[in-house]
Amino acid sequence: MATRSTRTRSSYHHGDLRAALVGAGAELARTGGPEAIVLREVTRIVGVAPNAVYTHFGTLAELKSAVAQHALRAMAAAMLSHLAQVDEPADAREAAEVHLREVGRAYVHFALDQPGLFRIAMDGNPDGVGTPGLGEKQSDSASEDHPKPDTLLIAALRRLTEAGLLPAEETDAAVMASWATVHGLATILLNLQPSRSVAEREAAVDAGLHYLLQGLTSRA
Amino acid sequence: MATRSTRTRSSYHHGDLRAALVGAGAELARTGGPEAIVLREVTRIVGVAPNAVYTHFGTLAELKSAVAQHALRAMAAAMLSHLAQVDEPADAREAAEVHLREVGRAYVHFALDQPGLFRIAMDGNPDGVGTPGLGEKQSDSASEDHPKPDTLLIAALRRLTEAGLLPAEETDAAVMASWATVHGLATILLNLQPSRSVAEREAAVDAGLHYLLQGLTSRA
DNA sequence: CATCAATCTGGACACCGTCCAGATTAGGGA
DNA sequence: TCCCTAATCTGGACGGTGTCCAGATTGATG
Repeated sequence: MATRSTRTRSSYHHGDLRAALVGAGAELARTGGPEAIVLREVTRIVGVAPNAVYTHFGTLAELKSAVAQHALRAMAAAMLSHLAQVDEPADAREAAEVHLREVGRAYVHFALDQPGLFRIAMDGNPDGVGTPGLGEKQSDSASEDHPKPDTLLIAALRRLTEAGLLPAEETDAAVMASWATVHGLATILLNLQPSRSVAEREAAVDAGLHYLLQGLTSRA
Repeated sequence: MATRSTRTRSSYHHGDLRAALVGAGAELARTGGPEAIVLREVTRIVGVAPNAVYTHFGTLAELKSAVAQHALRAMAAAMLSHLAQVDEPADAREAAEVHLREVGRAYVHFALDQPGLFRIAMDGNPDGVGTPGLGEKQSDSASEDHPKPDTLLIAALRRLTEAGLLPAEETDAAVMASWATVHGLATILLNLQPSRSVAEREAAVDAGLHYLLQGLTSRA
């Protein structure tokens, strides 16, 4: 049997080297961040010569980009896992608010729980995160089974709109504002204020999400 | 006369090498970002041997950290310059709102106008940006003449409080929420959505700041 | 004026990503 | 069934990186 992905080495040919390289890169990034993805280390883990990378990727940056996609899917999965454990109130309006709040909280929590994966996921790979608010021209095939974080955010805001808490024409603006809040919280707590305690971090997240929802749902 | 900082080389000793290295590093970062700060290139610009760096900095990362401080001051200066060109309305409440809005806009605009400097300024140097809302234990001496961006943000929120638009006990939370909004906007527009047009970028900034102020000033 | 400590130079090392030529092997047409 | 083409992987090399160590130079102090 021996699935080709798990077997370390069958013979001269690896079998599924591309996926193995991405997996090894993800594992390195998990513990050491993007700069831990080093060509010779990745290939050493997989048990292959350094230059074998270049048969599947044009450059190391392309491998990193593939790892970034992998990390984005992992992030969305973690967020879905968090959302599954939230029981929403009966009221549709309150439920929509809670949903958005928990999507945002899950976004920040992933960044703090898996800083290495979050960094590689957000590491300047162009269009790594979709272009929300735009045409959404079928962002790849597996957008259904393997969503990206921005998909969850957009869905949460759509739900807020359906609950009558947000004008439909404001959706794009609301997406940007929400994304900015959670991404700002994540990057600040991760990169600029790493010495904050867990309680302080949670307070900051609560504050950011509180004002966001207040701003989104209060009519001028 | 020949000030010691400008003279390229007097003799064996440079005179003010440390400052010259920081300046060269800042110039490299301005055009190429943090990764453009390369030891041999910095020293080549200054006209000195590569290892001369190690008499003033323990490692290249320390030089980068010094450049980051430099960039933070430059950012605050640019923000002040922007604020000077804003004429505020007579009404104190409206003026406070406009002030915060323009502080936020200046924050994002600097990131978009000087991406290299913004990146080095925010490049994970611990405590690069102060710890707002905390004891503020004399954040260095020159906090008066050479403020950092967070100082301007805190001042803007204090002004909002003095105008009666924000409860005093919410200041810390408001700082975090405001900072998250503008920092999130900046990093998203810079790193994750670089292909947006100028108009789209401005719309995103307006949206983020609009909901932020709405959230801050609307009483629950 | 001599001496010391600070400053800067020169050479070396290990590691990095990438290129080029060659070995190995899987898969499909005769 | 055999071969041969194309894909895959290996080995060695090159230029560039940050950092260490020993030695040259010099401003300042006694």
